[in-house]
Amino acid sequence: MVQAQTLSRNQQIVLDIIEKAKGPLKAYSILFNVQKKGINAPQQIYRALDKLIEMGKIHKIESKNAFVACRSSDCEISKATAFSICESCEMVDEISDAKLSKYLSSFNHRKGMKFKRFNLEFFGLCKKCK
Amino acid sequence: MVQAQTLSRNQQIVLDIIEKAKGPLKAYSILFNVQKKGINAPQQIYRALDKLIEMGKIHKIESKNAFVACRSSDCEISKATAFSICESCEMVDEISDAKLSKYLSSFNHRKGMKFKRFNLEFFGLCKKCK
DNA sequence: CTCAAATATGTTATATTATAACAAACGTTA
DNA sequence: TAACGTTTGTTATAATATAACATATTTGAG
Ligand SMILES: [Zn+2]
Ligand SMILES: [Zn+2]
Ligand SMILES: [Zn+2]
Ligand SMILES: [Zn+2]
Repeated sequence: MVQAQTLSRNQQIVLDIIEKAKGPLKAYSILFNVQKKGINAPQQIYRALDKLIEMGKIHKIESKNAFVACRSSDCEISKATAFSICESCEMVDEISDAKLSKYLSSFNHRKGMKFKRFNLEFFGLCKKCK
Repeated sequence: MVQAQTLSRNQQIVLDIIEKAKGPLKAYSILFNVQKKGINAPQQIYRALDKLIEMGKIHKIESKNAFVACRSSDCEISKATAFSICESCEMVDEISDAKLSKYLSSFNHRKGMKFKRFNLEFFGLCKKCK
């Protein structure tokens, strides 16, 4: 089990960087940013990322292999995530839309599969890049 | 531009393997499978994969870094894709549901972004693994 | 047909992303 | 304290993907 409250030292360092970032961060760019803080190896980053994802503090943008802080309260422990991604400036915005989430959560594939989780990524041009 | 009809030799070889496969294939497993046919380098695989994706013949399952043949006619040139993915046996099934597709295609984020494309991945246990 | 452009191929090298494996330290709590 | 789970540190390596350059093949305009 993962306790909701306390983050370990490395987890806190990694989360801080991701939360401060304006856009999605890649694992190795996080690594380069924390070498001054005594974190030297990819494992240390990936372990922190894994735990933070489990806790729902961050999400992985699968199409970019990058990580963003969770800005929503709806996506409890990352069971239902949706993002809009600008194909020009790389901006990522977490979509927190109750209707969308409800619609997808109750969607059932006719082949009899019961879903536990979904991830949705929209692509386009953001307001600025349009 | 990509012409719809003819596939090049390497593209055809790669597509054949993906179409014959029961599940998603990874780039390097495709590579190992075609070395007898004179394809030796990852570049050759990735180039074929890129073109096949552009043509809508295959899709990339982002959460698995793997590729499946398109079984649908709805997802024209991969603008609107959805998959169900079994977390136990790795099975991937393309979801072709007109209502879902329409719902998501017309979904507009209130922050003013106009979407060109989406990809949706559902996770759970398939009928067999349930 | 002919030549130029576009597309596809082959090849070597390298970049990027992620995990394995092992040892030590730390924090509970029984 | 002893035992357990979790976190850390570290070295090595696996897996995924692209860069760069040379050549070949196909296509289509003139
Ligand atoms: Zn979230
Ligand atoms: Zn943008
Ligand atoms: Zn398809
Ligand atoms: Zn299954």
